[in-house]
Amino acid sequence: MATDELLTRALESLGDDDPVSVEAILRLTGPADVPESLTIAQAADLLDVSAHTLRYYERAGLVAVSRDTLGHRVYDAGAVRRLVFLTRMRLSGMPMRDLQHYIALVDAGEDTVPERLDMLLEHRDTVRRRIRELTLSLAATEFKIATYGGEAGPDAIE
Amino acid sequence: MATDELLTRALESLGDDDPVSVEAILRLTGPADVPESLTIAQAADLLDVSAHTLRYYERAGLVAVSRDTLGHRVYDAGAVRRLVFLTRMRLSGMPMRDLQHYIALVDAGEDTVPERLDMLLEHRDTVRRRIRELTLSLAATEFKIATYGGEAGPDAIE
DNA sequence: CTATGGCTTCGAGCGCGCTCGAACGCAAAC
DNA sequence: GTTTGCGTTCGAGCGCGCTCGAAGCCATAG
Repeated sequence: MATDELLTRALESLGDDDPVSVEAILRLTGPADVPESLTIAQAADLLDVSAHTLRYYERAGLVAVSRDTLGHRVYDAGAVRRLVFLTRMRLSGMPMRDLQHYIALVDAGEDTVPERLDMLLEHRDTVRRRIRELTLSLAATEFKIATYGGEAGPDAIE
Repeated sequence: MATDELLTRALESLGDDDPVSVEAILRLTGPADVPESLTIAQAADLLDVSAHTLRYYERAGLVAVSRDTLGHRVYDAGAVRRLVFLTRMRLSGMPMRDLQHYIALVDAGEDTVPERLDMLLEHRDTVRRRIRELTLSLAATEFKIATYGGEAGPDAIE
């Protein structure tokens, strides 16, 4: 499988000077434990979002969550898996609108796989562009820091 | 000077498979031409923002722009240089609030250089974290694309 | 028996960064 | 002399993604 290869590439591109945490890898491949069921507080904690946000995602139609006898939300493995995906996509900048469309495709069945793939490919390119953009800005910032740290150029300081 | 070194590093980290455009390098080091004076439309065009946004930045106190006899804005070299900096920082995610603080420091004189440097260092770290975050998300997305493209895992598809 | 605490729903509100529209001024082109 | 076009000011509005508060339900602790 290409899993290891992809992971290795990801790790490499993160640089050697700041090794990736174990949690990051786990989050990348998904949570190792398949939780039987979580409360909203536990899910929020696991996913590093607020309970408010989880309810908001549910209202937005991104995930269905069942209830216990008290009417409290019960996050099963499926819900958690989907939320891991959703929060990851949100973190990488995919708009709610796109996520709603994507999830609608998922719910529509296997026929939509090609379109889903298209969305993922486009998102991949968007993220790549953003990384390049940030890398450029980073270099510019480091350049400015260098001018501040050393001798100041004629009018380079601002 | 470390300019070449920084640029080289930036270029390297962008990867070999998609060489950096000339414009990107020019934007990184600042526009090569020192424009004598620009209209708002020309400045907007150069900076790739709307005229509305330029007026908004001025209102926000980020840049002072003089006027001609007609009351029209005249962007001189200084204003353009500052706006290049501002738009770059905005693009890399620095909030307006921080930018306002930074510019206030600039306007307050050389005594504030250490604090400005602090802000830049913090911003650098923020951008680095964001790049790492995006790189991880990118790897996850590529992984998902791979599972879609090849054989689908048991319940990996979503 | 009454807190306390965690959950529920609902709708409103907020912070951010623009973005836009209205009403107007001036000048060069036709 | 009017139209076209580019600019001005001002304040309001918008899209996004949450974020919060109020009012209520239920269970366990003291």
